[in-house]
Amino acid sequence: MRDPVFTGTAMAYHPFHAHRPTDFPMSAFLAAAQPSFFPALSLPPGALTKPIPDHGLAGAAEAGLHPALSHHQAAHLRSMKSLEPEEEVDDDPKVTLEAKDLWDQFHKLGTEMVITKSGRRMFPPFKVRINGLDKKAKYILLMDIVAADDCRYKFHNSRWMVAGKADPEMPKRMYIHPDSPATGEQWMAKPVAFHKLKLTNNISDKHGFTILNSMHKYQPRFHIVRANDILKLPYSTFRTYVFPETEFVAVTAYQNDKVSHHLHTRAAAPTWPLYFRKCGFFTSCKRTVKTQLLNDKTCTDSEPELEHHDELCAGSSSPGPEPVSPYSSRCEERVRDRPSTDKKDDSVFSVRNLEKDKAESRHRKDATEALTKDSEAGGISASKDAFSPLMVQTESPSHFSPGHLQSLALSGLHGQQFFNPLNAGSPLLFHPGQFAMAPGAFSAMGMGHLLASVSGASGLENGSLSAQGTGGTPNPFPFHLSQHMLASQGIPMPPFGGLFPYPYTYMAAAAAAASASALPATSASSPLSRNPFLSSSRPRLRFNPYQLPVSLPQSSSLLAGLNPGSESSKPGSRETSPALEHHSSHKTGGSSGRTTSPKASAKDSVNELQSIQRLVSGLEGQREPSPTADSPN
Amino acid sequence: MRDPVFTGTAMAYHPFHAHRPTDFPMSAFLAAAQPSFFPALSLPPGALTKPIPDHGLAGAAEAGLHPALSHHQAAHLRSMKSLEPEEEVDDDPKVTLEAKDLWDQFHKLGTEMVITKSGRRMFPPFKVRINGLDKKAKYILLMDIVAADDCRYKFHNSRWMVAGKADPEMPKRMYIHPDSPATGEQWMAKPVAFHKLKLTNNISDKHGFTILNSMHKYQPRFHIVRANDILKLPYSTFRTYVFPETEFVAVTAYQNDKVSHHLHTRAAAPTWPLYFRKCGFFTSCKRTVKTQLLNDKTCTDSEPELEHHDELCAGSSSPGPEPVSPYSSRCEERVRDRPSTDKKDDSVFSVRNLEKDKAESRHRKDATEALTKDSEAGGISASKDAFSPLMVQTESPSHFSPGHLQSLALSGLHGQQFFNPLNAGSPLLFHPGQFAMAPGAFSAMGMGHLLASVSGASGLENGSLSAQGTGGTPNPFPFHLSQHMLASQGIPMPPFGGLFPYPYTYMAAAAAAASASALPATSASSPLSRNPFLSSSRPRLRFNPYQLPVSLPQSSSLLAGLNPGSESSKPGSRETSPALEHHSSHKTGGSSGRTTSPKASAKDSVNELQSIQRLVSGLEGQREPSPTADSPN
DNA sequence: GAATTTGACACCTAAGTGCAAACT
DNA sequence: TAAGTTTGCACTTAGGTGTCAAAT
Repeated sequence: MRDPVFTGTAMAYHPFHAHRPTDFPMSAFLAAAQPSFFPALSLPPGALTKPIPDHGLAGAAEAGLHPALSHHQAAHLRSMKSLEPEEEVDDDPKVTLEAKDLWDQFHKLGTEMVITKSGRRMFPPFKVRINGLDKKAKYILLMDIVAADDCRYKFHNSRWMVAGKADPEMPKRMYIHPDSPATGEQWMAKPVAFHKLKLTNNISDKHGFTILNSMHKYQPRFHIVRANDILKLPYSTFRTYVFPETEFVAVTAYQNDKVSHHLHTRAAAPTWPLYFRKCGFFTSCKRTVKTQLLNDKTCTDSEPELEHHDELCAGSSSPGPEPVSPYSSRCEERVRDRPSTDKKDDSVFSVRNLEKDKAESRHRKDATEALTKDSEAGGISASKDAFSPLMVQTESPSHFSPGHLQSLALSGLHGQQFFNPLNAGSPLLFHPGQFAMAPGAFSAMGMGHLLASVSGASGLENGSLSAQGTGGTPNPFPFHLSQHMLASQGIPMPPFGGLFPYPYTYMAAAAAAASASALPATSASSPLSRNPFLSSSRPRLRFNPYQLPVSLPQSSSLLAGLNPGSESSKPGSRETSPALEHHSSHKTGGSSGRTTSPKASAKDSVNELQSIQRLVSGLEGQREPSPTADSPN
Repeated sequence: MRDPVFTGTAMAYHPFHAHRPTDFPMSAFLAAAQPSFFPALSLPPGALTKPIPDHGLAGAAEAGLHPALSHHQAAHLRSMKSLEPEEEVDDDPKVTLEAKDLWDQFHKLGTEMVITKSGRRMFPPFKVRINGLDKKAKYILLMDIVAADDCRYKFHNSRWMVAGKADPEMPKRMYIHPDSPATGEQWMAKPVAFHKLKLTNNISDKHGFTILNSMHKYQPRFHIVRANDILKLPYSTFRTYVFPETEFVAVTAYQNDKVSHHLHTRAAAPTWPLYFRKCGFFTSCKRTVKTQLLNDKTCTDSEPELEHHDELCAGSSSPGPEPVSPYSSRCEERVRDRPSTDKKDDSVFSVRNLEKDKAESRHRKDATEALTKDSEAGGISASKDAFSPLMVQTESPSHFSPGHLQSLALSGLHGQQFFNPLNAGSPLLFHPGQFAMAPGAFSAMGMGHLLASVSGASGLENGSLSAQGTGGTPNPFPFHLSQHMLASQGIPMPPFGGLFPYPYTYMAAAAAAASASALPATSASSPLSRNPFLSSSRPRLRFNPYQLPVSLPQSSSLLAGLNPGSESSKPGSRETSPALEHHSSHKTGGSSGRTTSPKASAKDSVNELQSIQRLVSGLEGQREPSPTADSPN
């Protein structure tokens, strides 16, 4: 990482090798993958513990099968190592939170995230935009949600306050973005959304959703792993990004009327998250919203008039975002007294207008139906970046203050002793690997089929099949598809869903018997040593049999980004980064909404809400014909 | 197969071993799976050709990793072989086509299946009910659609007629049911639907849809493979069932007004396929439909009244289905003159009524909106079976005449020399394996990522990870989830989709260069020898790198059937076979619709249509709260 | 009684569908 | 022209969403 200033807090760790992902021994690869190779074979734990050179994993397509690989062969394969991107990659990822302004607004009120038995998506949706990746290298993007503290909360007297110690946490799943692995170019092409991740309070959930405790505070986390195969996940460097403003309290029903009623109300716009979901680039939210209003009320739905509208609506910007306290006490956040009628914006979105199409028009129309007075969308986080193209692209140090670093921390458990250079942060912000458990624990109980998919080693197993992935150059071996499959989850699938999948049923039915293997994340005494990611006490490659469920997007556009030369790169694609970057602006600093109005000093929650409403409106109006990196379905 | 009389034509073949799937050498397994195990390793083709004892593939969860397996170890693992179901399984699958009556009706008119660029589902949906499977053994269910002949057709003067020789066929994909593998019990619990399979005329389709030629005739096929791992697919016995009445002509727009207008019309019920999709048990279609009508028009939506409705609507049966000619000339089919007002049915559905729930009620209500006069659903194929429980379950010889056998035939290409005992049928009815191609063909072109998923060997690769699957006993190793993932496709996923996936992009862009590897199925000269399934000219286990895309159902109910003890077996599940079987009736014979009205002698197409309408109506009304085996999404 | 949770509801979008007009 | 295909349209279901009342 050339630039220590990330758009969030980043930290990397290297399980079994130093800081050179490219140097991990082949033995690790084999050990992790082998179990799947010989599913029914009981092999000596130490059989593959001795390091084996990394052969680049290429050429398998033309190869036969070798139970054991000779060094000679290894050397031969090394020549094909060019397919392995890690070797020469020197990326410097920059991650920015999409709709940061919206998140900030919510955060000030005390973000509430509804969790339901059937599973609920997040709102605001967690989306990030990435820059600085190696275009050709392949990356796996992940996200998880961990406890933000060890407190239970209650909403009393219109504010959130601590109400005791936190209840035990259910094991958290690591959600691998369905498009993983994909090239840096593909990831950077458009915002990466994680709307498929669902939250639930059903401890018996079999879909693989993230189980949260109601009235508890959580912190979403985003991870970047440069790896062309899920198989390598546990042995790769994790770059973790935490955006404090995305912290939230899980609730089964909205507690703060300010959020539930005012923010979401407006006739009946219960589905704006859907619009939002489509919002790949918030940089154009405002414009789009205004366009909608104008189009629907004073203009036609034609595209040509959009630019003009931008001018008209330029004033409706969100209040300048002030730094947000990363920790609770959100009930005391300041509010603004600016009426939502302010209209100050810029017409910098004009460029993107050219990208709009009929689909957009239709969406806009629909979205407009739910918009009325709240039309003037507030500035959205992305909009800031939209005006500092260079900064956002690769040179900007960051749009986030160093203070964000405080939010990042790996658990102090076994994990930290291996990879937690910053284990000083919130003790409850565990690293994904911490949730993995020894496969035997499940398999011995016959509950394997109930496990959520993709535990650390499990991912490897699946990935092993497709193990190829060639980072940049067109991959001559069709393996990455498998990886993609493996990497995807989120789609309602009984037991699987992501990494470190704890069988919910297991938790409920067999917890007593195997509690030691499935302790809550907050438990410092949990046997994380069994975690194949973190532990070395057992055959370190002891595979984790849990599978990765695959949820594939229905729209081809989803995969477009994954397949070189596919739709994502088509000329007609409206989500190409070039056009977007063009709109970037806004340097670092904690303030969002590059609005020209300095009325950032909020005064009361009423205006606070109005600001949020503007943001939301913007999101609603703004839609991405080409869905973001997350699957549209 | 104890009983040669199947509900369709069944034939089995055994690629590399005799007729005992359980005896296939481990070497085959390893060879096929290995590539995925060592994706990047270029190994000598013959490295693993020497047979290795089948170790039962169990115990991997507790095993370490062994590049090479000693015989000693193998012996040790053999003790865990109990997990392998194939050993003692002696099933006798009986397959009945769901909604056979409807299919018959369509067939008489000349079934047309719309294909669109964006992909279209089949209607009627291809669903089958299975009996006679080993409850505990695991099976993989597949379906494909192959050319029915080598002719091109045209709809002229209200009838279909040959219009020349067929155009070259695009490679056909093998669609693996998303729930595969699952236990026989799970498969038999409810009808198995394949509505996820989509048809398209877009030769560049990247979703993995089945590409058909417009104005050409096709024949869907259903396959049962007893295997607990996709890995074993190519080395397992395929039981293929062909229902001649499901033959259809692919069209981009309905040609026969009788079908398009009359059949689907009715105010606006363009989405009845959706209803139909939910119809797991057609045995209750009529009842449900009527119930809906009554409930919505004269009654409440409460469940208790259903039985009564059955009585009231008992008369509305479909005309007794007469044997349908399995081959074209459908323009001359007879029709009926019975008005759709007939109402004769039975109240045998009462039992199932008890299974309905609120969800059903809601569905019913919705469905009713589209129903009016066509409420009296005609008898549906399943309804026949529904009344002959014993027959259908395991003892009924079959509901299909031996004549169906004529439709079954494997291609006369390489495949037949290995597995085609009945290679006398339609030469164009290829076996799935025939469409597989050498992996190298694709990998060498760097098009791997564009390949549709799950080629024969490919499936193995993926499956290798999860390779366990224990058939009957609760699987102590959580592998089958992975298998499930791998087995599923259908969800819009760019390049993948099923077995023998030919990269559409590849076809379009590289066909010239590698045409030899991707010849149309109808080409007898195509290099099918490269097919890992059929050829022995190359290292027979030369893996096929193509991956299996995974489409996971959004509703947990989908997977319910896959996970022992999960939702499918819940008391609340409305789709349990016991209750359903109870409604069975109607013995064999080609006639469908166990209607008491003997007006089966159709006279004109008008009445023919009416009959179909009744059937469709029944389908619409009938819905399965618990979706059929196919994923609901 | 208060704090939460649950389920029914109405609303909306996304996607599937047949149709008719436009297009090749 | 005619045959066949493509496209846009209206319509429907399925599923996501917040609200509200009832249950816990």
